Amino acid sequence: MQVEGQAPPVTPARAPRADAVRNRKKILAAAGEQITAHGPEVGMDEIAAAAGVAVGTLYRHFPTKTDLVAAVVAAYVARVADDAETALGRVEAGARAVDELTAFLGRVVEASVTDRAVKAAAQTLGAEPGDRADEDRAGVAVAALIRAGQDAGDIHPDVTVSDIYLLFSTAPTDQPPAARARWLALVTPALTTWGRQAGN
Amino acid sequence: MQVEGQAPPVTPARAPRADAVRNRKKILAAAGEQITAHGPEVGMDEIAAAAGVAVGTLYRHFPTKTDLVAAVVAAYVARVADDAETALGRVEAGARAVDELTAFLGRVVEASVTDRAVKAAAQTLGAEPGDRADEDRAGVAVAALIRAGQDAGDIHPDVTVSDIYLLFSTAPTDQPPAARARWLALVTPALTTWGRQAGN
DNA sequence: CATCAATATGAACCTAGGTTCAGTATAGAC
DNA sequence: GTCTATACTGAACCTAGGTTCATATTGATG
Repeated sequence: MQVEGQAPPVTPARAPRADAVRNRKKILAAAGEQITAHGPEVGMDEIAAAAGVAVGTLYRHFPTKTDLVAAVVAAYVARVADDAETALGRVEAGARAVDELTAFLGRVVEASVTDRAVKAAAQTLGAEPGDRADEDRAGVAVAALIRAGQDAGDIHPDVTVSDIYLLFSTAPTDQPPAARARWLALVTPALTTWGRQAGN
Repeated sequence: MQVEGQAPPVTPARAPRADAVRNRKKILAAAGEQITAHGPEVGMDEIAAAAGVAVGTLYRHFPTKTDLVAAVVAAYVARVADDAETALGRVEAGARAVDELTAFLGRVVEASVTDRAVKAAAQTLGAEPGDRADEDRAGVAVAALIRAGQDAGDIHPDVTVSDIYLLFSTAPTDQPPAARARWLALVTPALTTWGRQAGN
């Protein structure tokens, strides 16, 4: 909500030092990698080591582990929002909404596999996204996709964004690829008007 | 698997003392309640207190916390197996297999809500059921239910026990009742031959 | 009832991992 | 080049929670 191009009146707050900016980036990158690879249980020590930085520096940038994880999660949510908006763009350019929606669902599930730890982290630590903007962006885009699919008569009229979230949140990300594929095949028809006929 | 009515040849192993038996029961009961109510993170201290016993006694009966949790999980699995077999019994008595199977699915999901912590415990601690017998019982019964439903033409021919497990494991047990109900409504038709038509 | 092995007790122990902070280095301003 | 606020370092601290073990009880046996 911070509008720029306007000198802050109180608290001059000089610009952060160059090395601080550099380190912050390294920390976020390392945290993302470590949490993705080894789960949210990775120690702060390990994240610090991966970032080539001391533990204390982690705490200079993020007052608590939860905050660090929240930052990583925020990046994840932003990526999902981007994906949803891109898919919506394709639909507006003529693509079928159902296809885009289910493909989007598939991509998110697959991404959640790599980022499974991130998701788990969010639940485990109760990390609150400091900024719901990206979450809202994703919601809006998905809603538009659903609407488009319903207008085209492909998506069941009572499907909502909540339904998509509900399915996302229950994706078996800790199962092998075959199981995930099977799950998608079982669940996807729940969204369409044509359901799942015998022999499908 | 221990057959009784037959004196153990080696290792006479006198019968356990009466109070030991009593305490073991109290511990299992208390552990079930505590884990169900407060999650698998409950301290051994709290479980011990709830059982009216000292921590050391917990460790006399269960060498490790994981073992205690495993015992609780085993009880849970046994209950599910009983449920599945009862449902199968009703089918053999003339009930429709699809109905029994979906009702069973619903019951397990609802039970998982109360026992959510138990499920979580199993994953978190990697608790291995010491005895797969009950798990097998459940699997056999569910397989029979599926088969019956397929013979009746109601359940999709390619549905397997794994599918049921897959759906069980992805049930949104941490969501409010309405969301759970919605989830069931979305997922159930994935099993049937008639899918989900518009207006359903 | 005497005896003892099984059992119970619970304070102390140990480890892991998040967090702190006094000391040191350095970017940026003058 | 000097100076200082900002940033970095990493050993030490602290807490939580699982586990142990010396000591006290108690059920069973003869």
